[in-house]
Amino acid sequence: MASGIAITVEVDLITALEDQGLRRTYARSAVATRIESVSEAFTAEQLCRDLPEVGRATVYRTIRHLVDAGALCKLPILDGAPMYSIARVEHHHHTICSKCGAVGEFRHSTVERLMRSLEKEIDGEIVGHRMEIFITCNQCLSSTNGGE
Amino acid sequence: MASGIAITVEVDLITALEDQGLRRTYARSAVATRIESVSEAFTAEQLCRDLPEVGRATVYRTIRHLVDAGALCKLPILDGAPMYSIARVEHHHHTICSKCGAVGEFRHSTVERLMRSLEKEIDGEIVGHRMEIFITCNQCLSSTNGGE
DNA sequence: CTCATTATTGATACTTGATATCAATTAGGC
DNA sequence: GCCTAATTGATATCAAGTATCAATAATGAG
Repeated sequence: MASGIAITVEVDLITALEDQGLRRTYARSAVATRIESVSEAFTAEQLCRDLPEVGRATVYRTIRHLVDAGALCKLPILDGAPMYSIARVEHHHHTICSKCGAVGEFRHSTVERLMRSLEKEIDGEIVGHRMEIFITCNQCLSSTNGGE
Repeated sequence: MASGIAITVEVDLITALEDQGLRRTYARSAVATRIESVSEAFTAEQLCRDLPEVGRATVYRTIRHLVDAGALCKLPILDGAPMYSIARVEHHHHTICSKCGAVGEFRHSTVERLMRSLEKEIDGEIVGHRMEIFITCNQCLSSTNGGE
């Protein structure tokens, strides 16, 4: 879509669910509120542990609804359960700290330009892409000065 | 397919295992031969089904060894088991057909340049990256002319 | 070649992440 | 308040993958 402008989107998760035609219930509100209050990316199991008053099935279902609504991003983690993070920006990519697992978002116009130039090389039609940058975040960098 | 210099690497999987100090056994040869003969990307379970004479544990272990040796790439698939494909090129990325699941490899100098330019924007040190392009491959494009 | 040592195998049990089932409960309109 | 459909959650189940460990195979020494 746009190249330089980062379009911020819906952040209210309960509204995102209602926009899907889903009812506002205690369980869904609890899940949405919890996700909004933890600023970090999280796994489904973490959320279940944090919300023992909500059933596992409901936690998983609500997460799925939020992903379907585009309000959450599902990030593949090669050796473990996928992580979820709130989608704050229309189209973006993620940074993942290899040490602490912190997830960040970024957006870069070159990525879109790259797609266009790849179109010639690839024997098919590009329908999407995914990109993750693995980093050591500043926090981990500074705490590993003498240690480890 | 690739642009710039594509450095081809070790393709002999049994040798890759021996280079890791592992013994050449019937089971490992069977796994290696099978992987080399199916040109497509595959899942661990597929391989188990294709090789009923080799135990599941051994299939999984051998795959892990090959990934450790850098001879196989492990690709995250968001809603399913990871897929594996032979690493034919030093550093590359993958195309995945959303319809048929076919996996291809490509290499593009812009990707490396992109990483360097991202280094300024990202609050941390880049240690790696991953990128997958989702496509509809030519085969699927041509077979979906009238259909669906 | 034979033995001893060590790596390897694979049946089985288990773990983990996630989904299906379905009776009981809840939300929202009338 | 009542009705109906949506929702919940305990439970069972599934699927991918790993741990266990006795039996087996590969290698080196003699």
